[in-house]
Amino acid sequence: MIFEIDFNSTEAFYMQLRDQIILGIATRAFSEGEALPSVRKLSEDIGINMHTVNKAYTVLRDEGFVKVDKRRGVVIAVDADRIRDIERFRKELSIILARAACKGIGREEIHMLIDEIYDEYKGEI
Amino acid sequence: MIFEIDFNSTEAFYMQLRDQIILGIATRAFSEGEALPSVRKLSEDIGINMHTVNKAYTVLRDEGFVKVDKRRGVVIAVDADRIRDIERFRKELSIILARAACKGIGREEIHMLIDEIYDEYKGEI
DNA sequence: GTGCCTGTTATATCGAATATATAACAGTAG
DNA sequence: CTACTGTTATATATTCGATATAACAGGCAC
Repeated sequence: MIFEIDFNSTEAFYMQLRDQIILGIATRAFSEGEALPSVRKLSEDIGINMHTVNKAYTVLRDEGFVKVDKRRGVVIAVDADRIRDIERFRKELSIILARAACKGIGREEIHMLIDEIYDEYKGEI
Repeated sequence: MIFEIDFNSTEAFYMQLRDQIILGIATRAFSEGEALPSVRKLSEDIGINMHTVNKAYTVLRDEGFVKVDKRRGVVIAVDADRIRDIERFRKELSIILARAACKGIGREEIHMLIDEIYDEYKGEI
């Protein structure tokens, strides 16, 4: 998987990286147990500092997407906490749905977009 | 409508305020053409600086939710730019849907959440 | 006009967040 | 021992967020 940092974005580098890795897990570019590149290797590849990569990894660990294996480094390990996950999802959804509703994006349209996007991610079938 | 700032949140004050106002428009607590409190009044009411409120208003204007009426101040005025709005919505949705998919939140569950939330917002019927 | 309300602009200051850099450390593997 | 993990400690520079004081232009009521 190739990571790309937009150096002109207002979004923090470590946040961009975090989102891309989560996207990678969702699209199965990464699978459970797979090791991510080391902080030093990845930082050289994408041209940012080692500590910035480390911060992305730390956030991913705190959010339950990876864990640190002392032998292999950072590996994909999704830890689902149903109640907390849904609560967080609901909160994020509320805000962007409010934006959509204000802008006149209809419910049906949203459902279609969900299917369109979700089909690219893992899930039942 | 009552605004509440969480002073312990990592989220910037002006972002919290922005989101609450958008939520207010979506739930019809505010309607098209209605004036928002003045920057000075609102800053006193919620206990933050005038410039912080002004920044929230400026962002809302840039994002097409309000406009400035030289006589009445800041008024609700949603400016929909279909193509741009959907593009932005899709991008935001992609990220949080990826998170949800990783955490094992199913498609059906998401559709249900959408309906649940969207019903509180404006839309057809 | 005067006075009072709008948003806006200009400075300045302070702390926190972001990103970088160099260096060192503990643990694991070959 | 050597080479690789992540981690920690400092230090520095820049940007962002929030505050503060002050002033300005425009609209409106009197």
